Amino acid sequence: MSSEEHPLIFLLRQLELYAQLPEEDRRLVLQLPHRLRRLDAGSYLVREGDRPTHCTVLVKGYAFRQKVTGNGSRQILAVCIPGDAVDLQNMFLDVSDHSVQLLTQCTVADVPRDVMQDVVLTRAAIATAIIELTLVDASILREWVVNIGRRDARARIAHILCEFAVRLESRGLASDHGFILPMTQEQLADATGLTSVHVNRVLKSLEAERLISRQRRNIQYDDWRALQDAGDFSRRYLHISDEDVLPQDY
Amino acid sequence: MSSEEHPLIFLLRQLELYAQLPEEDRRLVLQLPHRLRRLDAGSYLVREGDRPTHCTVLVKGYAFRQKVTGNGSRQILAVCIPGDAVDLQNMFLDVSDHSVQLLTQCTVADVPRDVMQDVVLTRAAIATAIIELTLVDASILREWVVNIGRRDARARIAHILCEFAVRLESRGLASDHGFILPMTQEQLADATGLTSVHVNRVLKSLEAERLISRQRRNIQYDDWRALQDAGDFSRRYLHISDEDVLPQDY
DNA sequence: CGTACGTTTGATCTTTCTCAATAATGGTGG
DNA sequence: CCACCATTATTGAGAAAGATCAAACGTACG
Repeated sequence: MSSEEHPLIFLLRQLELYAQLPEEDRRLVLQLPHRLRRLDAGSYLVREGDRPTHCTVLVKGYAFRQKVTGNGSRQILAVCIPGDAVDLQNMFLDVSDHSVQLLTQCTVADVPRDVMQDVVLTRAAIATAIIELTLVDASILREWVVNIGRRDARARIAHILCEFAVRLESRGLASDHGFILPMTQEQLADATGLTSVHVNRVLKSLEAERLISRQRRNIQYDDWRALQDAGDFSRRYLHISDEDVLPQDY
Repeated sequence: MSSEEHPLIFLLRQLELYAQLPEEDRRLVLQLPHRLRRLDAGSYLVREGDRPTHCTVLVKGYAFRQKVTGNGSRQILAVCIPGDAVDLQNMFLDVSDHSVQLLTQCTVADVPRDVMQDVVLTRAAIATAIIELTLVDASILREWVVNIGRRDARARIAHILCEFAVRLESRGLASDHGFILPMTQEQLADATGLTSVHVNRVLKSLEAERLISRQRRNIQYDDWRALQDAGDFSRRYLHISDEDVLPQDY
């Protein structure tokens, strides 16, 4: 197996986005004991109320965080992409406050919780990277609050499309002018506080305005600048340095 | 000055909610070098885009995190209460992604950023507490996303009132059946993704239903059980153990 | 005692939701 | 390969929650 295919390589790369790791720490990360699992779309990685025993890393595929309200409606809180350590949120807390469910068929790696805690508490560089990663997740969450609380439906959808574009491109998971949206319109609705019917209408109108075009889940941004404007989008909150990101203004 | 009045005592207490600190670490926290400042309501502690040099601890008074959208509307992201370390969010990131503004006249303590980083990276117990604190903040933020994205106005307001009640009581900052809301109806609107006009109407209707009563900012919850039900509120996401909290079902 | 800010109220308008039906699409077993 | 089924996407009509606009009323504070 080439190092390119190492299951934890995406995790390592993500950590290195945030902190320079000494060679020893890099080895340590790749040698983290773990168990690989392949799971179907819809499987739960974590359920609200669980006491997690592992920290799960997404090796391949997509997942999302969610909570369900008392009257049964769902809010999606974040979308996880390959390399994301899904349980950092819970690693230091006893009980999980939300669920994580797979969007697609996935390969995941389970790292024992105590090993992960130990690494974080003894390796300063890794601790720094993990803390920064957690803070970036929080920053994204803050932007979601703004998006849902203070932007109209058109801007919300444009904004979340921009976010996916930048995040996916920063991991080399998008093509030049577009990407495959890893979710249904109903899930998009649950992520933006709208209904699927309205999401559909907004998508169609963004298409009619020629900001995007699409073939089913395949989104092309035909006018990246205009899409960002429509979504009031600035990549600052993602804390990704510019050189890590591909999409220029073209 | 008695230890009760030590400016960092609220910070220490908050850390100890999340991790057992050895005596040495407790002393270390209280002896953190800091500069005290007294600031008026409306002052900024952090501005979006700043490169913070200090980690500011709220000694007395209230503050809130906010972001402003391109068209000028504001979203409040969190309310900070005494003992909160306002800049943990930014301590490990170079550029602040949101602003922090004072709700009331405040006393704050500025701790140099590098001192704080050093403490976190060398004292495992303090690191654990700080990480957990950050994760609890993220959990609260997730609940805010749910609140704004998937609950109607009445539930949103009821929910945020419940959250304040529990958080304030857990710090001994509330009286038996109520508390002083540290914000205007307009700020409440910016926290819940509503308009101040609508917040006013909802408050009046909660009053008419006898779930709360109020004299200006002084909120009394007359029927705590019903208020929780109306707000679909469960304290789990606050990660406060039950014995730390006062309000029982009475 | 007047000014600024916060609260309250009414009338009207818009965005988004709800309900309902239809059309694509992809996957499955035969 | 084809027919069938379950999801997902699309469209229309009507309803409702909440926004907007405008004005009046309180209250604290200099």
